[in-house]
Amino acid sequence: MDILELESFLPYRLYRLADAVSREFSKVYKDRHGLTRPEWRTLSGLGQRGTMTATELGEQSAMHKTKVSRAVAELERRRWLMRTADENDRRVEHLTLTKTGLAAYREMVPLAKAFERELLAKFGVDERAAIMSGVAALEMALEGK
Amino acid sequence: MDILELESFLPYRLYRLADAVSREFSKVYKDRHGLTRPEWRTLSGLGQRGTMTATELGEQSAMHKTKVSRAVAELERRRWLMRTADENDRRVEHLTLTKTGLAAYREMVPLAKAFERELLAKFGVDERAAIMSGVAALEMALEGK
DNA sequence: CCAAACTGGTTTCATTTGTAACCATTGAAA
DNA sequence: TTTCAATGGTTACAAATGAAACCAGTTTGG
Repeated sequence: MDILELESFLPYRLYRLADAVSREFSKVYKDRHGLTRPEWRTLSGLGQRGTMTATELGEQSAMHKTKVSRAVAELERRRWLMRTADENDRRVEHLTLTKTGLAAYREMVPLAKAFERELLAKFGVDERAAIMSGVAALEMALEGK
Repeated sequence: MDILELESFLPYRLYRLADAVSREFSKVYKDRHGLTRPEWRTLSGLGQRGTMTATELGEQSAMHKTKVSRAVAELERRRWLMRTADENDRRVEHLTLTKTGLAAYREMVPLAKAFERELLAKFGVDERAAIMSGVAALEMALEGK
């Protein structure tokens, strides 16, 4: 009889990995500032790019528009970001971090980098290379579809 | 000023990948039988191993006990699985697929395998090798901690 | 023996999520 | 123009999730 070994099934393995890593990393922004993942991504996106619209944010960080909308609303409530209307298109809002938001971002960046560094430190050169090219290959395959 | 490039950040990339793959694969069991992911994993686990307790299921498929509990309840409601009491420990229940459950499992296995095969077919030999060893390396690192 | 700690599993409640409907505005077509 | 489709963004509602409390039943240590 034909069976499927869940532990070897790629979709399951990927999900499990991502879940473990993400769960671990979420402690960084959850413990520190009580952020959700969408909020962290929004903060991170705006910190990185300076100004973005909600749609752009969604594209950059792979979030559904409702997630973006709610994350933006929450960060606005905290006064971590500001909306400014677009001159030409009144549907669009440009989002920017406030001083407070930027401060939080600046505080988070080193923590995020440290997390990634420590994660990667567990591997040897060739393992690390395999991880990087494997992930890159998967990304290529999934985008070009 | 120090910024973090979200698109290159490993936790984000992993999550994004897993999410995309998992979302795509979920169509297989959702469209076909209206299963949730925990339900699919439960079906898959029992199909693979024959009989398991809820706790074992949780360990095998990396699910929180509440997820297992709810998935089991739903599959039982559909009469896809049966519980039998343990002789020695009355807290424990042994779970087994019924004929109907097994039929559904047998139907799903080839679809799952096809999905994985088609996913991997997008890569060349060395890309595939990188993916496999990269994933394996990550798993090692995360379990041994 | 018996209380206390522990374990398998369920339930409750608050939070997060996804889908779809929605509002306002804009662009294109007639 | 007027109308109709498309777009940026929000909201409403239902379903999925996680944390913690919970209810057996079991083990352990005094």
